Amino acid sequence: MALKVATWNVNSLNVRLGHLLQWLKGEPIDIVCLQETKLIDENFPVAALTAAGYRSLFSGQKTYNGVAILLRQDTVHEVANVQTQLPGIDDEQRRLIAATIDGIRVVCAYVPNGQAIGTEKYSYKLKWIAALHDWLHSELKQYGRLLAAGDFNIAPEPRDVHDPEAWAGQVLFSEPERAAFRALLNLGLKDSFRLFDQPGRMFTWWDYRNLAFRRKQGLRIDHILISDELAARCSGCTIDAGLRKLEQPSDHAPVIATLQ
DNA sequence: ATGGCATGACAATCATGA
Repeated sequence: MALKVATWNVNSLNVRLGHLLQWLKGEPIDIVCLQETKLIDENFPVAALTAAGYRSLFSGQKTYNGVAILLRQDTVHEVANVQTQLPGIDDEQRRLIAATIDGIRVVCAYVPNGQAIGTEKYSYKLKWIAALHDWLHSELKQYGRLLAAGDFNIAPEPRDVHDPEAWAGQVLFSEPERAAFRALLNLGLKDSFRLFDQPGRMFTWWDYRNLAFRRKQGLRIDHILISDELAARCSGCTIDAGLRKLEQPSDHAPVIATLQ
Protein backbone atom coordinates (compact mmCIF):
# COMPACT_ATOMS: atom_id res chain seq x y z
CA MET A 1 0.00 0.00 0.00
CA ALA A 2 1.56 3.25 -1.14
CA LEU A 3 1.96 6.05 1.37
CA LYS A 4 1.79 9.66 0.20
CA VAL A 5 3.60 12.29 2.23
CA ALA A 6 3.41 16.00 1.44
CA THR A 7 4.84 19.27 2.69
CA TRP A 8 3.20 22.65 2.11
CA ASN A 9 3.89 26.13 3.41
CA VAL A 10 0.32 27.46 3.54
CA ASN A 11 1.20 31.07 4.49
CA SER A 12 -1.72 31.28 6.97
CA LEU A 13 -3.87 28.20 7.50
CA ASN A 14 -6.76 30.50 8.30
CA VAL A 15 -6.69 31.91 4.78
CA ARG A 16 -5.76 28.63 3.08
CA LEU A 17 -8.05 26.14 4.87
CA GLY A 18 -10.43 26.03 1.90
CA HIS A 19 -7.61 25.27 -0.50
CA LEU A 20 -6.25 22.60 1.83
CA LEU A 21 -9.58 20.82 2.19
CA GLN A 22 -10.28 21.03 -1.53
CA TRP A 23 -6.83 19.65 -2.30
CA LEU A 24 -7.04 16.74 0.16
CA LYS A 25 -10.48 15.82 -1.14
CA GLY A 26 -9.07 15.39 -4.64
CA GLU A 27 -5.77 13.87 -3.56
CA PRO A 28 -5.94 12.01 -0.26
CA ILE A 29 -2.44 12.49 1.11
CA ASP A 30 -1.67 10.25 4.08
CA ILE A 31 0.71 12.52 5.96
CA VAL A 32 0.66 16.30 5.42
CA CYS A 33 3.33 18.58 6.88
CA LEU A 34 2.29 22.24 7.06
CA GLN A 35 4.33 25.38 7.76
CA GLU A 36 3.43 28.98 8.51
CA THR A 37 0.04 28.13 9.95
CA LYS A 38 0.15 31.48 11.81
CA LEU A 39 -2.39 30.24 14.35
CA ILE A 40 -2.36 29.82 18.11
CA ASP A 41 -3.23 26.25 19.08
CA GLU A 42 -6.69 27.21 20.38
CA ASN A 43 -7.62 28.38 16.88
CA PHE A 44 -6.32 25.36 14.95
CA PRO A 45 -9.16 24.06 12.70
CA VAL A 46 -9.31 20.62 14.35
CA ALA A 47 -13.03 20.11 13.70
CA ALA A 48 -12.90 20.89 9.96
CA LEU A 49 -9.91 18.56 9.52
CA THR A 50 -11.50 15.80 11.58
CA ALA A 51 -14.58 16.06 9.37
CA ALA A 52 -12.25 15.73 6.37
CA GLY A 53 -10.79 12.55 7.86
CA TYR A 54 -7.56 13.93 9.32
CA ARG A 55 -6.09 13.93 12.78
CA SER A 56 -4.06 17.06 13.58
CA LEU A 57 -0.78 17.49 15.44
CA PHE A 58 0.25 21.12 15.73
CA SER A 59 2.48 23.66 17.40
CA GLY A 60 1.53 27.25 16.75
CA GLN A 61 1.96 30.80 17.94
CA LYS A 62 0.44 34.19 17.29
CA THR A 63 1.02 35.87 13.89
CA TYR A 64 4.18 34.06 12.77
CA ASN A 65 5.53 30.55 12.10
CA GLY A 66 3.52 27.55 13.29
CA VAL A 67 3.78 23.96 12.03
CA ALA A 68 1.47 20.96 11.88
CA ILE A 69 1.28 17.34 10.78
CA LEU A 70 -2.04 15.99 9.49
CA LEU A 71 -2.69 12.25 9.48
CA ARG A 72 -5.26 10.56 7.31
CA GLN A 73 -7.26 8.46 9.71
CA ASP A 74 -8.15 5.74 7.18
CA THR A 75 -4.53 4.86 6.48
CA VAL A 76 -2.43 6.07 9.40
CA HIS A 77 -2.68 4.30 12.70
CA GLU A 78 0.06 4.60 15.29
CA VAL A 79 1.38 7.96 16.47
CA ALA A 80 4.11 8.19 19.10
CA ASN A 81 6.84 10.49 20.43
CA VAL A 82 5.36 13.81 19.33
CA GLN A 83 8.00 16.49 19.79
CA THR A 84 7.86 20.25 19.25
CA GLN A 85 11.23 21.40 20.57
CA LEU A 86 14.44 21.35 18.59
CA PRO A 87 17.20 20.29 20.99
CA GLY A 88 20.37 22.35 21.12
CA ILE A 89 18.75 25.73 20.53
CA ASP A 90 16.73 27.98 22.80
CA ASP A 91 13.96 28.86 20.38
CA GLU A 92 10.57 30.32 21.21
CA GLN A 93 9.52 30.26 17.56
CA ARG A 94 7.26 27.35 16.64
CA ARG A 95 9.18 25.86 13.73
CA LEU A 96 9.37 22.14 14.39
CA ILE A 97 7.03 19.25 15.00
CA ALA A 98 8.00 15.59 14.81
CA ALA A 99 6.17 12.33 15.37
CA THR A 100 6.76 8.65 14.84
CA ILE A 101 3.97 7.60 12.50
CA ASP A 102 3.53 3.90 11.85
CA GLY A 103 7.23 3.39 12.44
CA ILE A 104 8.42 6.31 10.31
CA ARG A 105 10.05 9.24 12.10
CA VAL A 106 8.40 12.27 10.45
CA VAL A 107 9.97 15.69 10.99
CA CYS A 108 8.15 18.82 9.84
CA ALA A 109 10.38 21.90 9.81
CA TYR A 110 10.02 25.56 9.01
CA VAL A 111 13.59 26.77 8.64
CA PRO A 112 14.08 30.52 9.30
CA ASN A 113 14.08 32.76 6.25
CA GLY A 114 17.35 34.51 7.06
CA GLN A 115 16.30 37.93 5.69
CA ALA A 116 19.69 38.95 4.25
CA ILE A 117 23.34 37.98 4.49
CA GLY A 118 25.03 39.43 7.54
CA THR A 119 21.87 40.08 9.54
CA GLU A 120 21.05 38.57 12.93
CA LYS A 121 18.27 36.59 11.27
CA TYR A 122 20.79 35.06 8.87
CA SER A 123 22.96 33.94 11.80
CA TYR A 124 19.88 32.56 13.51
CA LYS A 125 19.02 30.63 10.34
CA LEU A 126 22.46 28.99 10.17
CA LYS A 127 22.39 28.25 13.91
CA TRP A 128 18.91 26.74 13.59
CA ILE A 129 19.96 24.47 10.71
CA ALA A 130 23.06 23.41 12.64
CA ALA A 131 20.83 22.40 15.56
CA LEU A 132 18.53 20.55 13.14
CA HIS A 133 21.59 18.81 11.66
CA ASP A 134 22.84 17.61 15.04
CA TRP A 135 19.41 16.47 16.15
CA LEU A 136 18.72 14.60 12.89
CA HIS A 137 22.11 12.94 13.29
CA SER A 138 20.99 11.43 16.59
CA GLU A 139 17.49 10.64 15.30
CA LEU A 140 18.96 8.73 12.35
CA LYS A 141 20.83 6.48 14.78
CA GLN A 142 17.50 5.60 16.34
CA TYR A 143 15.22 5.49 13.29
CA GLY A 144 16.12 3.72 10.05
CA ARG A 145 13.01 5.15 8.47
CA LEU A 146 13.19 8.94 8.78
CA LEU A 147 11.61 11.67 6.68
CA ALA A 148 12.37 15.38 7.15
CA ALA A 149 9.98 17.58 5.22
CA GLY A 150 9.37 21.28 5.18
CA ASP A 151 10.21 24.75 4.03
CA PHE A 152 14.02 24.72 4.24
CA ASN A 153 14.31 28.19 2.74
CA ILE A 154 17.32 26.98 0.75
CA ALA A 155 17.61 26.37 -2.99
CA PRO A 156 20.30 23.66 -3.04
CA GLU A 157 21.57 23.95 -6.62
CA PRO A 158 21.62 26.40 -9.54
CA ARG A 159 18.90 24.40 -11.30
CA ASP A 160 16.66 25.11 -8.30
CA VAL A 161 16.79 28.86 -9.02
CA HIS A 162 15.14 30.60 -12.00
CA ASP A 163 18.07 33.01 -12.35
CA PRO A 164 21.16 31.64 -10.55
CA GLU A 165 23.30 34.63 -11.53
CA ALA A 166 20.86 37.13 -10.06
CA TRP A 167 20.51 35.05 -6.91
CA ALA A 168 24.22 34.34 -6.44
CA GLY A 169 25.23 35.25 -2.90
CA GLN A 170 21.67 36.16 -1.93
CA VAL A 171 19.83 34.72 1.02
CA LEU A 172 18.14 31.39 0.13
CA PHE A 173 20.96 30.59 -2.30
CA SER A 174 24.14 31.69 -0.50
CA GLU A 175 27.03 29.25 -0.22
CA PRO A 176 26.87 28.84 3.59
CA GLU A 177 23.17 27.94 3.35
CA ARG A 178 23.77 25.49 0.51
CA ALA A 179 26.67 23.95 2.46
CA ALA A 180 24.36 23.53 5.44
CA PHE A 181 21.84 21.79 3.20
CA ARG A 182 24.53 19.48 1.80
CA ALA A 183 25.53 18.65 5.37
CA LEU A 184 21.99 17.45 6.00
CA LEU A 185 22.24 15.17 2.97
CA ASN A 186 25.62 13.94 4.19
CA LEU A 187 23.93 12.61 7.32
CA GLY A 188 22.48 9.92 5.05
CA LEU A 189 19.45 11.69 3.62
CA LYS A 190 18.29 11.96 0.03
CA ASP A 191 16.46 14.85 -1.60
CA SER A 192 13.48 12.78 -2.75
CA PHE A 193 12.76 15.14 -5.66
CA ARG A 194 16.21 14.46 -7.14
CA LEU A 195 15.86 10.68 -6.98
CA PHE A 196 13.97 11.00 -10.26
CA ASP A 197 14.37 12.64 -13.64
CA GLN A 198 12.50 15.93 -13.48
CA PRO A 199 11.62 18.60 -16.02
CA GLY A 200 13.55 21.88 -15.89
CA ARG A 201 12.38 24.98 -14.02
CA MET A 202 10.59 23.09 -11.27
CA PHE A 203 10.05 25.33 -8.26
CA THR A 204 8.02 25.37 -5.03
CA TRP A 205 7.91 29.10 -4.31
CA TRP A 206 7.15 32.11 -6.47
CA ASP A 207 7.11 35.72 -5.29
CA TYR A 208 3.67 37.29 -5.09
CA ARG A 209 5.08 40.28 -6.93
CA ASN A 210 5.94 40.83 -10.59
CA LEU A 211 3.76 37.98 -11.90
CA ALA A 212 6.57 35.66 -10.84
CA PHE A 213 4.47 32.51 -11.08
CA ARG A 214 3.26 33.27 -14.58
CA ARG A 215 6.81 34.07 -15.61
CA LYS A 216 8.06 30.83 -14.02
CA GLN A 217 10.42 32.85 -11.81
CA GLY A 218 10.64 30.68 -8.72
CA LEU A 219 12.87 28.79 -6.35
CA ARG A 220 12.81 25.20 -5.13
CA ILE A 221 13.11 25.68 -1.38
CA ASP A 222 10.60 23.16 0.00
CA HIS A 223 11.95 19.64 0.30
CA ILE A 224 11.27 16.11 1.45
CA LEU A 225 14.46 14.46 2.67
CA ILE A 226 14.40 10.73 3.31
CA SER A 227 16.74 8.16 4.83
CA ASP A 228 18.24 5.47 2.58
CA GLU A 229 15.76 2.90 3.82
CA LEU A 230 12.86 5.13 2.70
CA ALA A 231 14.65 6.14 -0.51
CA ALA A 232 14.62 2.47 -1.48
CA ARG A 233 10.83 2.57 -1.10
CA CYS A 234 10.28 5.94 -2.80
CA SER A 235 8.56 5.65 -6.19
CA GLY A 236 8.02 9.31 -7.01
CA CYS A 237 8.23 12.94 -5.95
CA THR A 238 6.22 15.73 -7.53
CA ILE A 239 5.36 19.40 -7.05
CA ASP A 240 1.67 20.29 -7.22
CA ALA A 241 1.81 23.75 -8.76
CA GLY A 242 -1.94 23.67 -9.41
CA LEU A 243 -2.66 25.16 -6.00
CA ARG A 244 -0.57 28.21 -6.90
CA LYS A 245 -3.05 28.98 -9.70
CA LEU A 246 -6.10 29.29 -7.45
CA GLU A 247 -7.58 32.57 -6.25
CA GLN A 248 -5.65 33.98 -3.26
CA PRO A 249 -3.01 31.23 -3.30
CA SER A 250 -0.16 30.49 -0.94
CA ASP A 251 3.14 31.60 -2.47
CA HIS A 252 4.37 28.01 -2.00
CA ALA A 253 3.23 24.84 -3.75
CA PRO A 254 3.14 21.42 -2.06
CA VAL A 255 5.75 18.72 -2.62
CA ILE A 256 4.48 15.13 -2.56
CA ALA A 257 6.58 11.98 -2.12
CA THR A 258 5.17 8.50 -2.64
CA LEU A 259 6.54 5.59 -0.60
CA GLN A 260 5.81 1.97 -1.44
C1' DA B 1 14.66 51.75 -8.50
C1' DT B 2 15.20 48.21 -2.05
C1' DG B 3 9.80 48.53 -4.08
C1' DG B 4 6.52 45.43 -5.77
C1' DC B 5 2.47 41.63 -2.87
C1' DA B 6 0.47 39.16 1.03
C1' DT B 7 -0.63 38.28 5.99
C1' DG B 8 -1.63 39.58 10.76
C1' DA B 9 -2.06 42.96 14.44
C1' DC B 10 -4.19 47.03 14.80
C1' DA B 11 -6.63 50.66 13.76
C1' DA B 12 -2.34 54.11 10.05
C1' DT B 13 1.02 51.86 9.30
C1' DC B 14 4.44 48.21 10.52
C1' DA B 15 7.01 43.52 10.98
C1' DT B 16 7.88 39.72 8.28
C1' DG B 17 8.34 36.87 4.51
C1' DA B 18 11.66 34.98 0.39
